[in-house]
Amino acid sequence: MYVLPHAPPPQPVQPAGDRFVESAVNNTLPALEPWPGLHRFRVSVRTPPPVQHGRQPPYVFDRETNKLYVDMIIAVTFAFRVAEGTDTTRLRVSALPVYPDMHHVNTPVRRCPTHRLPELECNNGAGSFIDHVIRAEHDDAVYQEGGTTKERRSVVVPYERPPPGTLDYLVSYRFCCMNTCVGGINRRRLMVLFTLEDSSTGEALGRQSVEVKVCKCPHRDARTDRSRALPKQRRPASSPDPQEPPSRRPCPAGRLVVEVDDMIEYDHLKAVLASFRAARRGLLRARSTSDSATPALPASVSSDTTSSERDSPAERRTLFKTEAP
Amino acid sequence: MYVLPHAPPPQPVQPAGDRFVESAVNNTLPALEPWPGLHRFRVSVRTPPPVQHGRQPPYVFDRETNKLYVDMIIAVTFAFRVAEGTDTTRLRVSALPVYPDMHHVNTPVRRCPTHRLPELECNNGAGSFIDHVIRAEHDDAVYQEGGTTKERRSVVVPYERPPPGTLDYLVSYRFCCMNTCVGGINRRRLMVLFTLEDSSTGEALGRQSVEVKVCKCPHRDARTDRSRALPKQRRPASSPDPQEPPSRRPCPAGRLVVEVDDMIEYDHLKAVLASFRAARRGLLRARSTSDSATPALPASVSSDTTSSERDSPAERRTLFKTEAP
DNA sequence: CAGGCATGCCTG
DNA sequence: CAGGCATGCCTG
Ligand SMILES: [Zn+2]
Ligand SMILES: [Zn+2]
Repeated sequence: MYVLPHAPPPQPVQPAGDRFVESAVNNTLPALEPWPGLHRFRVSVRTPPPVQHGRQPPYVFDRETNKLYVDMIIAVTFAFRVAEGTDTTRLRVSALPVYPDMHHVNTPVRRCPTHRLPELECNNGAGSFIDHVIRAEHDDAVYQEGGTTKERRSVVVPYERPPPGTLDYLVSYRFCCMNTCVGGINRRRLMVLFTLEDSSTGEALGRQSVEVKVCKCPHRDARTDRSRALPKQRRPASSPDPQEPPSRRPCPAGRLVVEVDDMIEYDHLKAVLASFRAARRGLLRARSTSDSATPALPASVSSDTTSSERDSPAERRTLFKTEAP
Repeated sequence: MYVLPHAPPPQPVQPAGDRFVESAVNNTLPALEPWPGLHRFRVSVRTPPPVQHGRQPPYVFDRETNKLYVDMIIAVTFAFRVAEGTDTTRLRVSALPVYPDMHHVNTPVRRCPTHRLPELECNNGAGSFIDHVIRAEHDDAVYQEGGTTKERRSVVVPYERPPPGTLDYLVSYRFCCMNTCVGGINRRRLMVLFTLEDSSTGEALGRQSVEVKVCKCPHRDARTDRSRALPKQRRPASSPDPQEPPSRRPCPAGRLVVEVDDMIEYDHLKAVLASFRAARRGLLRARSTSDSATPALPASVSSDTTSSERDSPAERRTLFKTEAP
C-alpha cells in the first residue's frame, strides 16, 4: 500500500486511526493516501520559472507519476489550493518527509551526518532546522522539532490568501539532502506529505503527497524513469516474458550495449551497426508509407499506466549497523 | 612530486626541512618519499591469510604499484623490517594517512561525518580514535590526537622484536573510511606514511609509504588499475596519439562498448561479434604457428612502466563548501 | 562472487 | 549540458 501513493482513490472522509492532533510530528505511521478533505486540498508543483535562453529548467515535475526531480538546495515552488471561498485564516500547511517503502515508513527522515554539519555553507544561519531535509522559504515557517532521533521533522507555514485573481497559494521548499545520502535517506524513495491543518487545533483537514527524487541530474533521471515506464516493445522470441517484472537484463528502454574486447572488434561492430541501421531505416521508410497503422509506441498505452504501480528499480540501500541499545 | 611515491630513488639521508620532532602529527607538509634511513626501514603488505576454499582473499596488494586495495574495517597485515641486529627497543612506527595529490597534501585526513558517529557499531568502544581513518591492532597503540580539525591524526605502535627466526615485525591496520567517503576522503587518493621513529625523542629515522584504496570491490578495482597500466595496443589510424595522456574515450585496456538502440540491433551485433571472433581465432591459430614473434603484449614494456608515473584516473571529488571563517 | 545497474561527478 | 566513467551495491 505504501508504495502506491496514488493507487487508492481520494477518500471523502478521513480514514480512521490517523488523526493528527498537534502536528504530524511523531513517530506513528502517517497516512500517505491523498485525502482532499472538506476544503478540497490540492498540491502541485509549479513549472520552473523561465530560465535563460538555452538552459534547462532547474527541476522536473512529472505529473503522470506525481514525482519531482530536483537537485539539493534548489527552491521548488509548490502550489496549494483549497475550495474557493474557504476561510484560510485558520489554516496551515505542514510538509513532512517520509519513506514510502513499507519497511521504512516508520523511520523518521533526517538529514545525513555530512549535511547537518554546522560548518557547511548551506547551514549558515540554520538553527533548529539544521537536520531537517525540507526547508520552507517563508518568514513564518515553523520547524517542528525532533528532539530525539526518533521524532519526525516537519515544517509548517500559515496558509495565506492567494493574490487576487489567483487560486494558488505558492510556497517554495528546498530539499537539503540527496536521495542517496549515506547515513540519511540512503537511496530510499522519498515522499513529501503535505497536510492541511487547523492552525488552532492542529487537526488534519486534508492531505496530499508528492514523491521527490533529490539528485544531481534531474533531467536524466526523469527521462530514465519515463523510458522505463514505456510500454514493453516486442521482443525477439528468446526474450523473457513481457509479463515478468522489469529485470536488470538489457531491456529496450534502458541503455543497451554490446561489450567488445579491443578496438578491432569495436570498429568492426560500429561499421556493421551503421550499415544495419541504414538498411533498417530504408525498410522503415518503405513500411511507413504502406503500413502506417503500426506505430512503435501507441500513445494510449502510456496513459493507461498512469495510476498503476510504478515501482522504482529495486531498492539499493544498506543501512548502517548501529549498536543495539 | 607528491603523486609519485616511488619515482625518486630512496635517499640515503633525510632531506632537509622535514624533520619530525615529536610525531608527524602537525599540519606541516610531511615528506612522502621513501627513505629507509640508517636502519634500512622497509614496509610491505603480507599476503592475505589463507581463506576458505573458493573464496577470494580479503584484500589485494599490488607490489608493482605499491598499492593496497581493501574494504573498510578489514584487518590488513603490514610487515616492517629493519636491518638485522638493530636494537628495536627504542623504536616505534607511526602510521599517518595523507593525500598524495599536490593540492591536498596539506589537508589532514579525517574520518567522514557519517563514519565518526558514536552510534555506529564499528565505533563501539572507540574513544579518541573515533575520527581516525587508520586503526592499529595493537594493545599499546597510541592515537595521536587532532584536537582541532587542522591537526593530523596518526597511530603509533612500538617496534617489537620479530619472533625468533623471522625478520618482519607484523602489525595489522584497519582503514575506517572508504576512499569515496563524502565529507571525508571524498574520492581523493590516499597514502599511508609509515615513519620509523625514536621512541624517546620522536626523531624520524626512516620512512616508507603505501597507497591505499579503500573500496567495496578490491579485486575488481585492482584489476581495473592493472589493465589500465597495460602497454598501449596498436590502434586504428584514426586513434589519438598513444603518447597522449589516457583519455576517457574507449581504450583497449578499459571497458569497450558499442551502444545500440534496441534488441534487434543488440541481437544482430551479438551474432556478428560471435562469428567475427571465431574468424579471428582461426586467424590467430594459423598465425601463432607461423609467426610467433609478434606477441600482443610484450612483457618488457610492462616492467618498463614500473617506476614511472601512473596517475589514477582524473580526480573525481568536490569538496564541500564550508563557511569562510 | 560475477554481472550489471544507479548515480555523483568529471570532461569535452 | 551531453557523454561517459567510477564505484557502491543489488541480483542471480
Ligand atoms: Zn545529506
Ligand atoms: Zn567514511
